[in-house]
Amino acid sequence: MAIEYQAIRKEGLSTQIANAIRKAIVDGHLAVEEKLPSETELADRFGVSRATVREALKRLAAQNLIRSERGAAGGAFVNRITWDEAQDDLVSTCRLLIGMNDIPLEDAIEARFTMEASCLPLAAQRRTADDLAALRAEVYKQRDKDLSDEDFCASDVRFHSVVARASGNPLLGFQVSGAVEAMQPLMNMLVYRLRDRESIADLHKAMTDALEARDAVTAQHKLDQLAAYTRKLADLRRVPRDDG
Amino acid sequence: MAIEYQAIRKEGLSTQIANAIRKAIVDGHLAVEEKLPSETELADRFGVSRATVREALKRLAAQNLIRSERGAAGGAFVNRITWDEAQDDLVSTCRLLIGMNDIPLEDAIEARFTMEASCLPLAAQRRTADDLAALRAEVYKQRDKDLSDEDFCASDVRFHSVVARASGNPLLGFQVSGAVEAMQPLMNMLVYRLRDRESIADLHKAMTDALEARDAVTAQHKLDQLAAYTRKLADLRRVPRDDG
DNA sequence: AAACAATCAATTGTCTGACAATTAATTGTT
DNA sequence: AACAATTAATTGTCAGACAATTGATTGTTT
Repeated sequence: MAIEYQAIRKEGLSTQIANAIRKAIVDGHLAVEEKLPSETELADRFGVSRATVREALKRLAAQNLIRSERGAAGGAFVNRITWDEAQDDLVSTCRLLIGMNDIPLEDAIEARFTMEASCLPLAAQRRTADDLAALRAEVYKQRDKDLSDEDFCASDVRFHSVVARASGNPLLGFQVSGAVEAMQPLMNMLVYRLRDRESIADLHKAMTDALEARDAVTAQHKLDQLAAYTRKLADLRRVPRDDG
Repeated sequence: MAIEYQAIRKEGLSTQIANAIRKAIVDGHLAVEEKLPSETELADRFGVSRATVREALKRLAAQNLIRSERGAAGGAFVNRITWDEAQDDLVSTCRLLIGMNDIPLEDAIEARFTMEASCLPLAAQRRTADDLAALRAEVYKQRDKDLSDEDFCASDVRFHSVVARASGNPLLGFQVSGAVEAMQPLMNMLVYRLRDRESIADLHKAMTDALEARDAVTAQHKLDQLAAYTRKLADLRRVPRDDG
C-alpha cells in the first residue's frame, strides 16, 4: 500500500501563521480597520508562543497589511492600502529589479516611454486644469539654469508622473507613474548640457500645450521626440569598453 | 533660543534595524547572495536582543529581500529578486488595492487593455515561435466546451500575459502581465455563454495570426474588439440596483 | 584508501517568563 | 466640572534556554 505522504510543512510556524492571517485579510474575512485579537490571544489560539506570533505579525506589517499600536486600546489593525504606499513599494521593487538584473538602459527607457504613451490618449481627454497647472509648474522649474542636474531630473520625473495620473484612471496612473519614478536613478546617470535642458523643457511645454488642446496626436509626437532625445543622451553617456 | 528638536524615534528598534539593513542592501553595500552576520552577532552589534533582530529579519524576509537558512552553513542571505516573485507581489498588491478601494470594473478593464495595447507593436516585432506556440495552446484550450468558467478565464489571462511578455522587454512584460493577472478575480465575476467563448477564442486566434504576420495594426484591432466585448459582458453582469 | 557512521558545532526556530513603555479608561480629588 | 492619579490592557524588548537542521569533522570498518 502506498504511503500517504502528509503535506509536510517545511515552512516554519511563524510563516504559516502569517499566511493564515494574510489569507483572512485577502479573502475579506478581516475588514479594513478591524482589530485583530491581541498577541497573547493569537498565541493561545494558534497554540504557539507570543514570540512566534509577533514574528508573523512583523511579516504582515512589512507588507503594509497591518499596523500595530501600543496602549490600552492598542493592537494590530488591518491597514487600508493606499495608492501612494503601494506605489512606493512598486518603485523600490522595480529599482531593485533593475539594479540586480542588469537591465540595459535602453530597455528601461523603452518600457518607460511605452507605458507613458499608453496614457496619453486618456490624458488628452481627461486632463484637468490642475493637471495642466502642475505640468506648467514643472516646466517653469526646468527653465531655471541654476538647477542641479539631480533636481532637473527629479522635476522631469514629476512631470511625467503627472501625465500618467492625468489619465484619470487610478490603476493606470499608479502603475505608469510607478514605472516612471522607478527609472529616476537611471536617469540621474545621464548628463544634461544646458542646450539639452532647454530642448527638453521646450518639448515638455509643447506636450502640455497639446494636452491642453486635447490633441493626443501632437502630444504623442512630442513624447516620441523626448524618447529619442533620451536615447541619444543614454548613448552619449555610454563609456567605451576597454576590451584590449 | 529655538529648541533643537531631536529627531525623535517613534519607530521601534526592530523597525530601525530593518531599515538599516534594507538600506545596506538597496545601496549595494550587501551584494546578492552575500551572507549577513548571524543573529547573535547582529544582536551584539546593534546592542539589542536576538528576538529584536529576528523581528527585523522577518520584516525583510517578508519583502523577499533576504532569506534565512538553518544549519551549520546557515544564516540570512541577500536574495536575488526575480521577476516572477516581484510580479506575484505586484499582483497581490493590485488585487488588494482593487478590492479595498472599490475600483469600478470599467476602470480596471480600461487600465488592463490600455497597458496591453502598448505592448502590441513591440510584440508584433519580436514575438518568438515559442510565444506563438504558447498563444495557440491557450486558444486550443479555450475551444474545449467542457472547460469550467474559471479555467476558461485563467486561460484567457495566461494568453494575454504571454502577449505582454512577447514584447521582449522584461520590465514592460513584468508590469503589464502583472496588471493583466491582477484582474483575474474581477474577470472571474463575468459570465461567459458558449457563444461568448467562441467569439473570444476567435478573436484570440485572429490576434495570434496577426502577431505571427507581424501585423500590429490588425492585432490592435482585434484587441480593441476584445476590450469592447469585455465591456459588454461587464455591463450585462451588472445587477440592477434596488433603490426603491 | 574508500566508504560509511557517529559526533560535533554553528545557526536558525521556538518557548517561557519577565519587565518596560504606552495609552485609554477609570477613579479620586478639588 | 475640571483636573490629577491610578489602573488595566496591550505592544516592545530582553534574557536564557532548548529543539531542529545541517555542514564539517572524526572515527570505524572493509
